[in-house]
Amino acid sequence: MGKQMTEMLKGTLEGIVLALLTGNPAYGYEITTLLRGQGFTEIAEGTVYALLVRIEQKGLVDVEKRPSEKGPPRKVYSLNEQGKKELDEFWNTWSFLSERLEHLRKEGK
Amino acid sequence: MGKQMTEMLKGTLEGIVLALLTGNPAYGYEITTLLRGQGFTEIAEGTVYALLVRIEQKGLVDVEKRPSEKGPPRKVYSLNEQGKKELDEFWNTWSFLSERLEHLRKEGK
DNA sequence: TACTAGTACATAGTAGCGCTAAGTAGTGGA
DNA sequence: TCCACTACTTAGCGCTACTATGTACTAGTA
Repeated sequence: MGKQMTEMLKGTLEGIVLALLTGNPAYGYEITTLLRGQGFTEIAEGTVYALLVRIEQKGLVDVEKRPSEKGPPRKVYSLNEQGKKELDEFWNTWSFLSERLEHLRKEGK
Repeated sequence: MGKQMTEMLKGTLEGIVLALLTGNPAYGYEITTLLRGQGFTEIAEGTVYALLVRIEQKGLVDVEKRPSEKGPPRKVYSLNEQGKKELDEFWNTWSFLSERLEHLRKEGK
């Protein structure tokens, strides 16, 4: 992964995952696949699992264990109320930053 | 500073400063003031100086010392060729991330 | 003179996050 | 038996923003 991208993902990857989970419960391996499909081709698997541990500990998601046809049981994550609030705040923070940057880009300065 | 914003600034703050410097040499204290004027009201002074040290060591800026009417001499930073290249890459990385996120936001997922 | 506020830069230590690397565990096919 | 794929876990590292504190110079003021 490019170094710039790695740094830029800090803080945004969590929001991206929360957004992916909106109305769409998913498990770790699946989320990694989704991300790669969205163009984040070099996302490290370990990164996703560590992030999931974090958002679970922060109480942003509910977790349910389900058997898999092939492989170990899946841990299915779904966004709860607190997670939705966090996602709202994320979009606010993102919007602010995004607007500032678009402004800077247009200024050419 | 909100924790979300702190994390999200990682990787973007450097780009913001490089963008501010485009065609517009400036010194640390001035950059801090500029950032605060742009809405980044809680940017820590130390953060900016540390960042400037970093981009100087990476060779992205040229530095010139100029006396100040009030206070210690200023270190004026101006973007050089390598800095412009880095800024271009920054905008590419930013564009990719920004598009992915806007897409996610519209999907409502 | 002594004190304060503003200007201007520097830096040691801390927290948080994504990455690397390595591991465990289960299924099915060559 | 070996490999590939699925699925999750975790210790250690590098990078960046923050906290806190310090230095240094000027000007105003009590």
